[in-house]
Parts: sequence; structure tokens; C-alpha cells
Amino acid sequence: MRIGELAARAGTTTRTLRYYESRGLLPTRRGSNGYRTYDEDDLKLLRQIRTLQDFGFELEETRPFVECLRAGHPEGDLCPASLAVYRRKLGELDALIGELQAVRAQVCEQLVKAEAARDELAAGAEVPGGPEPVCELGGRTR
Amino acid sequence: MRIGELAARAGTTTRTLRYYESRGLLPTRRGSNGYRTYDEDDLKLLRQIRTLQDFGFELEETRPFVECLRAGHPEGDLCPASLAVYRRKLGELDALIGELQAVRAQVCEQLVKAEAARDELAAGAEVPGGPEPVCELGGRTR
DNA sequence: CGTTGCCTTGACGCCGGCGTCAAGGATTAC
DNA sequence: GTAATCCTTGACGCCGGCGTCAAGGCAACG
Repeated sequence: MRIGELAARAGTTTRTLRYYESRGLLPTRRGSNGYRTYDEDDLKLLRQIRTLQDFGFELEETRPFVECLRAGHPEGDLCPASLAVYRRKLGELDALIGELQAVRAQVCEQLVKAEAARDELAAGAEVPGGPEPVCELGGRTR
Repeated sequence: MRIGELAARAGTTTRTLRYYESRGLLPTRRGSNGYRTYDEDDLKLLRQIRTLQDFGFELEETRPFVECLRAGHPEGDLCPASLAVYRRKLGELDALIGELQAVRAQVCEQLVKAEAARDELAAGAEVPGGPEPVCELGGRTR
């Protein structure tokens, strides 16, 4: 299999494959004409990288998985180093999600306050039955 | 007030102020010596930008707030355009948080599966009372 | 008068993960 | 034969928000 076919089968581009190779993640054998040659194992390896990338992993973080596969394990996450990356990522995700929720709460508060100030100015003939439950917590915004 | 003092009082750098100016966000008057001159209003404006930046707003998204302040309003978020940015941002935050939680769940699942596979291989003399409640949902990871 | 410290503009660097163009060789299709 | 398609390496571009260095002006202190 040549680079174009591999890229197509993995849903990516040849540029990406060459980039991975330059980073030492995707090994390469060459045919007599100088063309890169790949097999099914390379496809599996590549799909492992792509999956992790889709999760938001940096390329370097996929390296343990790649090396695990190359070491002959059936899955890239059966090695301790890969599990460590999973755990570290979970921690980062939790931290990030927490920060984002805090920001959300702040933005939410600002919005409510600003709307209240606006309504206060435009308070002509209104029935004060509660201004409106805008900006609920928990993601139910619409 | 000159650029260095303004930067210090806003907790940022002169480079940042000149950058904002180049983006048309921070207006500039010049003294007779060519130095930039700022007043308290500029500080307020700058702090508005910085607060939004800390929230993760892009510079362009701070523009409505800046213009609102420059239009003479006491707060940058008292204008409809600013409120619209708040709301849009809330939507983006909710979407992002949702995606991250989905990713978290996936990573979590992978971790559990991989650990189970590992333990299965190393299953010598273990008491099967439940492998261990790893990777709880809801951010309580430690 | 020199030194130190602030100011000026201009321009390149960085990060990550590629996109995209260039110039040429190999293969395949007709 | 030749045109179209694949492949090769190399190199610059992009995004956002600045950091950082360069070369020089203005101010203030001793």
C-alpha cells in the first residue's frame, strides 16, 4: 500500500502521514522506486494516532501507544505508559472542564447583571413577577 | 500616564498594549515628545479587555465591549452587542464543555477496559470483589 | 557630560498540526 | 508517445497573542 491509499483509508492526507513520519511516529519502508510502502499494521497504528488526536491528545502523547503497538501488543493502550497518559489526560480534562464551568458561571453572572441593569433602565410598565430565568446552570441554555 | 505605567497597573506588558492599539482596540493620544499618553478611562477599557481575555474571549470578541465603553456607557456590557457576545460565548462554552465531557467519558472507558485487560492477564491470586472503582464520572477523579 | 531607563518603530520567533505550492521523477492509462 | 496521476523533497504560510531583540530617541539624575 502506498501513501495515498493509506491516507485515504485512515481518512487523512498524505501531508499528515509525512508529518507523523518526520516526528518519528510512523515508520517507513521504501520500495525500489523510492515510494513509501505500508501494510495493515501501519494502518492500525495510524488509526490509533488519529483516534487519540480526535480526543485532543497532542502528537507526543500518542507516542506511548504507538510504541506499545510496535512492541507487538494487540492494542496500543495495554502498556503502562499508555495508561499513564490516559490518567494524566483525565486529570487535565477534569481541570479544564472545571475551569470552563467556572468561566461559564462568571459569564452567566455578568450577563444576568447586565440584563438586569438594562431592564432597570427600561422599567416602564412591567409586572414584577421575576425578570425571567435566564442563563440556567447545567448547560440547559436554550 | 505613559505606556509602562498603564501596562503595570493593568498587569500586562507594553507589547500587549501596542498590540491592542494595532488592532484598533486601544486608542492613543500622543504627547509632544511622541510618547503615548493614557488616562483612567483607558485603564478601565484595558481592564475590560483583560477580563474578557482571561475568560477566553478572543480579542475581536472584546470589541463590542470596548466600543460600548467608548460610547460613554459606565460598563462595557450594557450594550446589546456585548450581551450578544455573552450569549454566544455561553453557547460555545456549553458546547465545548459537552464535548470535553464526552471525550472524558470515552477516555475513561478506554482506561477501564485497558486496565481490565491488563488485570485479566495478571490474574493470579486475586479476590474478585470488584476490580476497583476507577475513573468515576463527575470530576471526582482523585 | 555620561549613564541609566523609559520611550519609539520594525521585524522576526514561537507553538501545533498540518495546508499548499514548487519542481521534478515514476507509473499508469489510453 | 504523451497525458494524467501518483510519488518525492523542500520550503513557506497560517492562526492568536503576544515575546524578544535591534537600533535609535528623549528624559532625568548626578
